[in-house]
Amino acid sequence: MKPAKKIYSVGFRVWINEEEGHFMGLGRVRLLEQIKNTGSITKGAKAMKMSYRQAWQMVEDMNQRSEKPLVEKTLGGKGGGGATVTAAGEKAIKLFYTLEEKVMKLSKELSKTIKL
Amino acid sequence: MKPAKKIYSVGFRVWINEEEGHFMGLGRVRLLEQIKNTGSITKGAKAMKMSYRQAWQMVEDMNQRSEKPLVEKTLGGKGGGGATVTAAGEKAIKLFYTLEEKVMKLSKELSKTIKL
DNA sequence: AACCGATATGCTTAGAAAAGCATATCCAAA
DNA sequence: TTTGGATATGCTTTTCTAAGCATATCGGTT
Repeated sequence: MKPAKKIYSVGFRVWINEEEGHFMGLGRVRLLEQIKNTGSITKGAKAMKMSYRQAWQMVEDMNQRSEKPLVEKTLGGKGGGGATVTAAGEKAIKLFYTLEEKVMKLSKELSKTIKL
Repeated sequence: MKPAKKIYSVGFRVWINEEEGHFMGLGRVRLLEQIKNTGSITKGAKAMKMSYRQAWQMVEDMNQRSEKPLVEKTLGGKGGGGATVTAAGEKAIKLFYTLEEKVMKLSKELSKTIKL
């Protein structure tokens, strides 16, 4: 009887590059979703357990480097302000998941073929 | 005339997981290649511009977690010792590049389809 | 005009990962 | 048995990133 073999699999990460490099990966997509759910960067950041500062910088970077802003911010108002995900933002989220899904599918297939 | 659109592309990283998690990615594969080329972990690490300590730990981790060692070490001898990549190691290197190549191909195709 | 909660931003602090240093050990070859 | 260069491993230091703190600003609503 042969010895029990270890099981190996293919891991992966995908992201979207803009001309200057990394534009958005899973972390930023999740942040966008949280902003959408909570209505503000502050609450979204809290839900992600990341600092407001970092979240704000991510949003800023995405907005600056995409053709149209992915997040719209408002100051003042009933709740003091807030943030919402734009249509362009929604589109980006969907695109990311589509890409990830396709790579995921491939990686699962490849995992089956691994023999070491 | 429409405004010039930004160009986006899909970035990715692949690696091989063993049961306990991350087993080997591009960095470790390159290290293996350098060890093969130079005949020692010390020189391989130098070529990679990483500390010997880290390189040694990586080799140790890979050896312990693969069925057969990927790197064989020798102590003493003409040059004081050295290290060589085993057949299993070579196989792992080739496997990694094969996987990466396939994901690369897909990501290039997906890059063409991105519309934001 | 006062209020409120969020945005906006500089500056400091803490925590983790890599690097670096020191040194003991190994053993075939000469 | 001495040599030499590499392996092996603990400990310290540097480095970089993320977190945290403090505070000013914004502007619709009341």
